[in-house]
Amino acid sequence: MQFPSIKKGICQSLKNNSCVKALHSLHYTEIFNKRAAEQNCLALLKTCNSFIKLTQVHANLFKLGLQNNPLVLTKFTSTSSNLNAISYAASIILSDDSSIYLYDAFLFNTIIRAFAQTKDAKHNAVFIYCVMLRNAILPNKFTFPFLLKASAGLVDLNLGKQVHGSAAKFGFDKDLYVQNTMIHMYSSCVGGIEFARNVFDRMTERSPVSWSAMIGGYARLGQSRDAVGLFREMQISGVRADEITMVSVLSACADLGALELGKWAEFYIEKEGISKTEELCNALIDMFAKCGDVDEALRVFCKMKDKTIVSWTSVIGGLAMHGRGTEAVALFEEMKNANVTPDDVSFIGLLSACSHAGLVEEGSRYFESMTSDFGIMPKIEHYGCMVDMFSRTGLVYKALELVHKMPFEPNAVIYRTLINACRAHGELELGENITKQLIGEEPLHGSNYVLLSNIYAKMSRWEKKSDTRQFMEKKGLRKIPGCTMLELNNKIYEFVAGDRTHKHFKEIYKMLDEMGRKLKKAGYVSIISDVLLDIDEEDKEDAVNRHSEKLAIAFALLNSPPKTPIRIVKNLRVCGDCHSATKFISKVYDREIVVRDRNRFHHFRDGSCSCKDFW
DNA sequence: CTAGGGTTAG
Repeated sequence: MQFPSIKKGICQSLKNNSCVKALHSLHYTEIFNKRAAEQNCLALLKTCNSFIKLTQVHANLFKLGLQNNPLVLTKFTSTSSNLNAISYAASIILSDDSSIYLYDAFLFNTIIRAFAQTKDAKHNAVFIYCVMLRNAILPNKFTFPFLLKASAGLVDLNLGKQVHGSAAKFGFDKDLYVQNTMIHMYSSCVGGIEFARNVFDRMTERSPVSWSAMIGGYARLGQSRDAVGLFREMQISGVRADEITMVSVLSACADLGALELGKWAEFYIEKEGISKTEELCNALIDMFAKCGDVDEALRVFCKMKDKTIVSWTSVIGGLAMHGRGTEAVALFEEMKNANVTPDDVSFIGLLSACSHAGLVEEGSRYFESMTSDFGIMPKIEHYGCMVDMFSRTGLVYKALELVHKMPFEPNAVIYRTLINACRAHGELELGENITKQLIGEEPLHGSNYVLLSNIYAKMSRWEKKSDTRQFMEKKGLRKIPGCTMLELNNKIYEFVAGDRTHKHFKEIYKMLDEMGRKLKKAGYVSIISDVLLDIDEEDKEDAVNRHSEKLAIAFALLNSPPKTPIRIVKNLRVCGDCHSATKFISKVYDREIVVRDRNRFHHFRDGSCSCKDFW
């Protein structure tokens, strides 16, 4: 018999990873033993790591009459992450109705999973599921997690509901895995968070994964307080959080800018011995940076053994937010030396660092090097950084030229960047025109009219300013209210501009008056041109005095020990007057004040700000 | 063959 020796030859070929050669041997084997051929085929497919090899193998499988073999097809799909290979396998199933009886749920699950994992072909997972049902192949409990994962990626609530219904019809909606994935799916769909919560609330048994899915859902949506609240409930329920839960919790802390909470989370991680995975460390870095303590972020970063591109990017982006551009650039160079290849996201951090620190030359060089050295095509975000970089230094026309040159239509962010530059550098007419364009793009966005109105104020065009205001009123458009958050003694306080209903209203306003007197003595003068209201000067002054950050700072001065730093988070950009006032407060009251605004951090100390008035 | 997570312009 020749068979054993040929089999040996196949094994050898497989070891050498030469699957096509092995296939030739297989061909001979088949003459002796059909069953052996089938088994060898499976082994063979395991070694196929490219689409070309897969198709070669498959072409030969046709010769052996094994092209419809479900085991072979399953292997074919699960071996490859290549979309072509998956589609190819799917098309074989679809092209031959007569052999559909050969296929089982296992094969369909594999194909559904494969499509669910792709970036752009998730809808095919749903399609294959439909084919499965049409051919009366019953789904099993493994089918739904795969299918739900695809639905989550498609962000389509109606589709999600249908899949949910289908799972219920087959009796799998009480399965823990299915329910957990369902929470994830609903919370990923637009408007689906309530449905996710509904699934979560109805569960009779919840695993840590269920809690993580729900907390992660809130965190992803920016419902950070809900995320933190649910985490507290999780602890009360006695369910032990793991590293994945903590990633979502940290991400919620980062979003809130709640440093105390974030520090506590880190303490909890240490106390519970939760394993500090790469993702968890990255989340810690991001949390510390976004909560205003970028040195802590650096500490976590330096202690990391395996720093990935995300770790580097997070810490570079963190330094950028704090205006520490030179350090960010140095770290970027260090990253390249460590043989970590920069990606498009890391360039966003780097360019934004250059922009915030006024490093125009370095920034321009890096922008060039992005394409020339790394073959990364700049996205609109990268152009956005460059536009901002030129705008800040007063090169408004250079910024404008870049906008005209870039291969994208300018979006609202780009317009706003230009408008701010125009305002800061006295290009008021240009600013007026661009603002009108922006309003054309976003006519329902109240803040855009505020921008326009502020430009008219600067131009002293009072009648136009008043027209704009009246237009806003007529259309019922509103400015987003300024809102500032302050964390004190494990409590989160919120302050809204001009709020007179606040619980601590009296003491705050008393303090504001006192602050006003002390600041004036120190030489502070209100800057009131940024105020929208068309009222007399004294009232205008009053209005800026009641900006939410001032309320928060007053409250913090009253309720925290002397000389301790004050950290606040604002939902909008800090206005010129508040920026100036905070500088004085830091000196007069001898406090370090860290302000996170919409765009970046300001560290006020001894009468000056880390942004060097460059924001 | 099954579930949850990290970085992204102003």
